[in-house]
Amino acid sequence: MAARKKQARPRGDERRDSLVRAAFACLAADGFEGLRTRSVADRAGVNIATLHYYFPTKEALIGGVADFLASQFITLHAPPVAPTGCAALDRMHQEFADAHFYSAEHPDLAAVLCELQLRGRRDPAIRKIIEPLFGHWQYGIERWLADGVAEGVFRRDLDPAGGAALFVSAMTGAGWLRLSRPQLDAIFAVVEAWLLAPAAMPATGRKIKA
Amino acid sequence: MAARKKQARPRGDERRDSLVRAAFACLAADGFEGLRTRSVADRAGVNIATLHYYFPTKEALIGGVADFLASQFITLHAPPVAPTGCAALDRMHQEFADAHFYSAEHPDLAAVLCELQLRGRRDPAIRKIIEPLFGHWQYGIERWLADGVAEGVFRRDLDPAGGAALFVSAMTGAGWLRLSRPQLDAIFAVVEAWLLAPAAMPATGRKIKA
DNA sequence: TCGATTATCAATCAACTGATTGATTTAATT
DNA sequence: AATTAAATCAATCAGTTGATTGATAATCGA
Repeated sequence: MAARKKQARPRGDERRDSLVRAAFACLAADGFEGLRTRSVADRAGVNIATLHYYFPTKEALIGGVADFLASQFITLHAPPVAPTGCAALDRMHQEFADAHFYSAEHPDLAAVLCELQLRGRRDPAIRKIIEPLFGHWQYGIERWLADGVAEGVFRRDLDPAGGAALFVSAMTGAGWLRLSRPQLDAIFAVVEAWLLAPAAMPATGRKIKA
Repeated sequence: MAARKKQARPRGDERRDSLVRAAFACLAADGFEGLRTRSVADRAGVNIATLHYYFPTKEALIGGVADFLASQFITLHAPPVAPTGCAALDRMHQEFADAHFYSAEHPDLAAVLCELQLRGRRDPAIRKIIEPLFGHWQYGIERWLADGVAEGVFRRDLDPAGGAALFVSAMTGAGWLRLSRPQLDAIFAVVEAWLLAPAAMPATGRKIKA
């Protein structure tokens, strides 16, 4: 209730946003194959002409959805896991928690990501938005793995780059295959056993500082 | 040249098949979003009405493509790898070779699989064809991993079910992300290091019988 | 209060799309 | 050669789809 005055008609930015969210919902529900500008306008409670007032073409609207998706993936994460004192382990558990979080709380996000990823194969504008998302994610994983190796928590012979490629591929595939929670957990258990240094099985909160 | 006589007009089955292949090609090129019965008919060099003579609906045609895809995945594999005497290792290398094979020689197959997988989320008929493909694949991986553990080639603490889920997810994600060959190789190196028993690094052809 | 800008909608367009119809051609059978 | 069945096509239909137009209503600055 701070600055914005209540208005009968939404301001331009709000309407624009509501159209993007409506398109997002339509995309999650029916995919690109079933995405119709009319459905989006209806869902937003607006005439088609109004949609085209904010987005000159369907393509522009889709671009807006891609931007929205990217912002959501940056914003939305599982609640931070309780720190154990070991950064690499914390990061690992945070990654697991995030995966569960998206799968359980925001399945739409994963669905739309799949749609946009597929679309990105033929649409450079979409690719330009979606690809960096993965690049950034994978690079973060790579640094995390390298840190874990440096800290002595992860196995010495682990290749951070290859490990990151494997991890990102596996998480992408899991989202794609829409694995159940038990299946996800089984994967995480294997990943954990794979990452951890065989000698130093960390039982409880072993403090390790870099 | 054994039985079939040359004919000016293709027999029913042949035309049907050529329509499915045309639809497959269209799907690989433009995805479901751009799949048009007219394009398929054109590509097959046939009138739309003829298409509908063989496939009453677009949906039926898509079903035909799904069946075709499944048959292709059963039929097409990389040339068998040279046996090392260890079945589990051979199987592993065959899996790696297959992944490279599909990526390099049959990218269309992977593309159409992605399209159909996505479609399967909303189309039960497609799901019924595509899902067993993954189920069968994953179960085969699971048995392979279990065998490798039993043979003492793979690490004792490996969970075959979780490992199979991870492997299938990773391969699916890799196909989805269309990783380059070096990236695939990096993943395979990590998987190999992850699978192999730490103690018994199998140098050459150690014969192990179950 | 008034003019200008912004926002919205009903109506409509032209092109597209899956599917059908009825006639015609080709192949197999008698 | 005559008959029948299978296969193909030109033309067309009814409904959809992205986008536009011109009129109208709401909002804001002066």
